[in-house]
Amino acid sequence: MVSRSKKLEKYLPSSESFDVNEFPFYWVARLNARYSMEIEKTLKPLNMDTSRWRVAMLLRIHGELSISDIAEHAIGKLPTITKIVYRMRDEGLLTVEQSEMDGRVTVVCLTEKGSHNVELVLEQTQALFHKAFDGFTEPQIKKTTELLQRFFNNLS
Amino acid sequence: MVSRSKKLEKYLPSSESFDVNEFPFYWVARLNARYSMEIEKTLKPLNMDTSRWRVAMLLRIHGELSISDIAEHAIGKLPTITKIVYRMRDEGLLTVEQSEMDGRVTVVCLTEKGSHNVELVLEQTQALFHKAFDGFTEPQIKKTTELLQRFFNNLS
DNA sequence: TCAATATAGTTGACAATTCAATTGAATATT
DNA sequence: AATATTCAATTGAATTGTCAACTATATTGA
Repeated sequence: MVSRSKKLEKYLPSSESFDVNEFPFYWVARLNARYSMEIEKTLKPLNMDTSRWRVAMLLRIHGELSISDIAEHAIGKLPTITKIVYRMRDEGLLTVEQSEMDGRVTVVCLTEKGSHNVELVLEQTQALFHKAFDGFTEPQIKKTTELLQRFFNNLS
Repeated sequence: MVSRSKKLEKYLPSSESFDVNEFPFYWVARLNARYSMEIEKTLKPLNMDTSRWRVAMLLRIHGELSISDIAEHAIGKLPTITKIVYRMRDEGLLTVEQSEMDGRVTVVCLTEKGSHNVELVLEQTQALFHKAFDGFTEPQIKKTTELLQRFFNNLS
């Protein structure tokens, strides 16, 4: 009996019956790209981009984070995050200092200016988020994150 | 009466009650990054990366595509796709020629070598996909793409 | 029909990302 | 306590991506 694998077969890219339009990861990639592009439109006039934005947002939420913390949340490579952070520090958006607990870790924190910038972007992206969630009910959104989390965990 | 917006409030990043862990786009970004990283492990030994892979896969599916077609499917910028395509051509993975219908369009097609490479990667990523879909039923996967498509359309 | 406009793609200068190798600090081992 | 190992972060070189300006072809409208 192979009915289960038969049904799931069309989701395997190597299969005869594969259909990209039904493939979750195709849509994850497309949605992510489109979302980034949209948000960059708002970011650009404020001299921001998606990378900076993600870092800034995480700091707003968590108060302060190490470079590796940021890398983990943003699923980015360490050298990449390091460079984004120092770029942002040079732009006056955040502070960088050595941890007192552990001399190896670098503690990153939003500056006044960084915070202000984040709030500015948040105001200006309100409409985008409303558009994104248009027609969705609370349970549907919940279901979406639930499913995404499950895929994420499967790959971890 | 504001009960609907009250419930959805926690999904707006500007809200007091916002929670990243419930925010679909946070998970879209993370899942996409993790998926890309995983697949790159297989790609690397074959001198491929995610960009090349996406282009190759789209060509395998559609036979031949113009540069803009590829850009649309992959949600990428035109100059970016152009460069990936010529990089891949230089590596012997695909052919590039001017369309006979319309002299402006560039028609791209996998070469023998390109095709062969794709099949090789597909073989080697089988396990990854099984892992990704582990524990999912057919309707759940269907539901996932459905929800992602709806978000995607909302942003288009 | 021919100028004006739109479309598809390309290019060069510049910015961001990534890999490999390295530093410096903390833990573990003997 | 001295050495080895691990961990967090950084750096330089090479690769890749992006913007703005441009070329070439096609379409539109006077």
